Amino acid sequence: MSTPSAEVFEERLRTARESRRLSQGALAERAGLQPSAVSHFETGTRKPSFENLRRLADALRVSTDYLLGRTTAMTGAVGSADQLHRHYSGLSADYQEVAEDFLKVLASKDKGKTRKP
Amino acid sequence: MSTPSAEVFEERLRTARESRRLSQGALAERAGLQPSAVSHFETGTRKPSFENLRRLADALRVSTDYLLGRTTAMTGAVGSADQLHRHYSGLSADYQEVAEDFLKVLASKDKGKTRKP
DNA sequence: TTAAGTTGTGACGAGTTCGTCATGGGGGCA
DNA sequence: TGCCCCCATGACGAACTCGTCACAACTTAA
Repeated sequence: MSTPSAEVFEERLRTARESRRLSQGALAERAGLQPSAVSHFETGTRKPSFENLRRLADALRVSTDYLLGRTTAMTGAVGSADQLHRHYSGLSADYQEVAEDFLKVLASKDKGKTRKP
Repeated sequence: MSTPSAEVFEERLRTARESRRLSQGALAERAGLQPSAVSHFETGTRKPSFENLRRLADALRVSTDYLLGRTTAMTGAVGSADQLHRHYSGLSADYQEVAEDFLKVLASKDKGKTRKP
């Protein structure tokens, strides 16, 4: 569907690990896993379980949403439109969709005037 | 460390689902799962796999970090909320106000819906 | 050269989740 | 009353991950 990020995880795990200059073995030790497990994850032959996903994110200090490919930011934390988001997150699922559609329309209408991505 | 999120997930999944006024069956349909699977997750007899965790967070539009108990904030600037924010931040100031007002109205309308209309 | 470290890959038994289905109890509504 | 939805729970085989171990290929250092 909207989330094709099946292989994104493998790449993000490796990227996060390398950016922290950790070997697979070192990460495995921090996360309490087997070195081979980390290799399996990065090569895509296995996918981590509920528990180990949290351990990996913990050891690497990244968000699980980043590892899962649900966000582009390692840390998250938007900051700006917080109020908007607070209202949005309290809505029922149906109304959330309404809100999304509304903002899409608003964005497309606005595009003719100002150009600022 | 040790034992935070053994039961945290179950509660947060249920909380997130109920706050969006979705039945287990409705959530299951959105996430492409079996209704019984959702029940198993909320009662703790099963834990979701890598793939299904992402589906649940996707359908509920919460961060996986929240579901996993890694953060106290349900809002993580994630998934469709991320999209929402992207649309929002691209708007002109006038339209941003319109968007906020619309969300407020939506929120207040939604509040009266604790029961069936 | 030898030695150590890193990474990839495969295999094993054990445990878990998968989807599917059936069952039972409870609540709301015509 | 009957009907439908909600939720919990269990069973089934299939598929998967688990931890552990072994081994090959490669790089780097002594």
